[in-house]
Amino acid sequence: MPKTFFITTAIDYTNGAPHIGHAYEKILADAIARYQRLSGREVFYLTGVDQHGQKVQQSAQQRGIEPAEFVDGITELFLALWKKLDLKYDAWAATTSDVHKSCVQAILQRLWDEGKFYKASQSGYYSVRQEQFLTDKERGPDGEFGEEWGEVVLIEEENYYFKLAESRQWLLDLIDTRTRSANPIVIPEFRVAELRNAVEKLSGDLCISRPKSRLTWGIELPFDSDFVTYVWFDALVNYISFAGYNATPGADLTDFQAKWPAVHVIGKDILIPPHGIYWPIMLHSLGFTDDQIPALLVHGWWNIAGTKMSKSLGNIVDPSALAEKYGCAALRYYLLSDIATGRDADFSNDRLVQRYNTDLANSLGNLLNRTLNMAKRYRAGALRRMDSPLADFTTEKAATYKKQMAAFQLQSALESVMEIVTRCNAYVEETAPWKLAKDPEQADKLDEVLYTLSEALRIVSILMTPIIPNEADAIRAQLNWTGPVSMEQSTWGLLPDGHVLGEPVPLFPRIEATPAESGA
RNA sequence: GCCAGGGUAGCUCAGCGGUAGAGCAGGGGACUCAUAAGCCCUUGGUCGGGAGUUCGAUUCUCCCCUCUGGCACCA
Repeated sequence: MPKTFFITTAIDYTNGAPHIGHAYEKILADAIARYQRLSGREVFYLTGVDQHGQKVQQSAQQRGIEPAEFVDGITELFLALWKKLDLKYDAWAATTSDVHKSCVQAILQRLWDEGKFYKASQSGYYSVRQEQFLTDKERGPDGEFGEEWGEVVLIEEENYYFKLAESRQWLLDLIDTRTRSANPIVIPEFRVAELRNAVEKLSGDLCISRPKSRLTWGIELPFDSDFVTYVWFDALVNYISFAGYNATPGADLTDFQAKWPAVHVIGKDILIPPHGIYWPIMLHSLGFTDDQIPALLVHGWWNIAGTKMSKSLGNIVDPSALAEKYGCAALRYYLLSDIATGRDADFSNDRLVQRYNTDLANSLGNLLNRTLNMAKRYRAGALRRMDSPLADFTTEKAATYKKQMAAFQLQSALESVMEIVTRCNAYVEETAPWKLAKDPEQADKLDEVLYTLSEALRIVSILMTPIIPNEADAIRAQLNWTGPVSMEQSTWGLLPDGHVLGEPVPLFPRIEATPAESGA
């Protein structure tokens, strides 16, 4: 049995509403997951929310409500957005759920029993807002801690630490081995060097606890009820706790291992240190073998007019409003086609509208519409199965698409699809079916043209399925293709002789820009 | 300061030893099946600057400028 394709996203922190970056990551993972399903693989797509921690506790306090209540409210926002963006995930990782908590505790207990943790005391300046101890390098030019740290207090406290530094050499070797074996631990590959540098400089261990006097909204350490665990042994563990991992030594891991390892889709901001350093070492300590260390697909950011999106600049882009205004398909297509996986891109409303109008409305939507109209007008919608001059071209582009999708280069894959569409539109002009229709001698040629266009559209609809699933369905509905939908059906010539097409209904209506809104 | 990634047509980017390409935007044209969509033609670039290697460099090497990340240091 082929292994399940396991893909995750970062889990989002429930301290604020989702923005376009959250949406991009989930849509990217969704499209990859959908492609794998289309290719016949069993898929396990896991996404969710990170609900514990001090900031949540504080935000709840400020509103005078319980953290659980506060978290539920924000979680709803994410769930509603994912529904609106048509995400199809197989499991939902909410870190306050019992299955997660007990898994985290089992892991902590096991590592404690195996001597991977120790208790130590640290004293110094602590930023309440940032939940971290500050060192002199955090001081401003005036020697004081800046406002960005909020309230800074001098404290001394005991905490538990995870022995991280002793795995430094192991991780370096792993990075090198995996890079050489063409199974790099980080994609795109240029980020491997960045990670390697960071690992080389690794010194010191990882603090994994917070005393309950400061933080109660977390998972209690099973071996010391005065503490809760700090973010990493909570949030990162979601990747295995929701996949059926059992930390008990000797437990049956058959189901878990049918899925593992995952591909973790993450933003470039959380590669170093959490996903690139802490997570592999955590897994290593739990006895995961080297080839069970997951790969990291690191994506870039959507900037706004060349600058970072940030609350203080007030340039946050709300994906929910965009989907509302332009539709889910326009947003998904834009976010997946206008950025090279791993790199940054500039977000703009104008560009979104332009990509939608040019590619989806003018090229694809119009091709579908003109094809069905001609077939209806000249042949009452009925096709004859004919040989086609575009069969090889389409097959070739579909093969390129497959290669690019498998390599997570969605923008290149989409280019190949649009090349089929563009070729078809040119083919219509070359053959001029409206002229062929007037000449009974040309009946065969006309049938060839109509079959070619319909068949190409059927294949295009399959290739577009991971990107814009609903609209891909709509294309097939108009083509009246009720056969199975998978990559296997993307081979040329499956529309049978005598097939009758459906009614043409304009798909992807053009978005007309209103001058007042055409700004950014 | 160190490591990495960029700097190519108005915009977004591809190419990465044989004197430049795509899409979009701009200009012109022929057509009419179609969502005033589509098709054809076309205007745009001394490929960040300088030096070197080479018969030949956008493509390799070195230096510099500049942008983006990360790390470090000073204060």
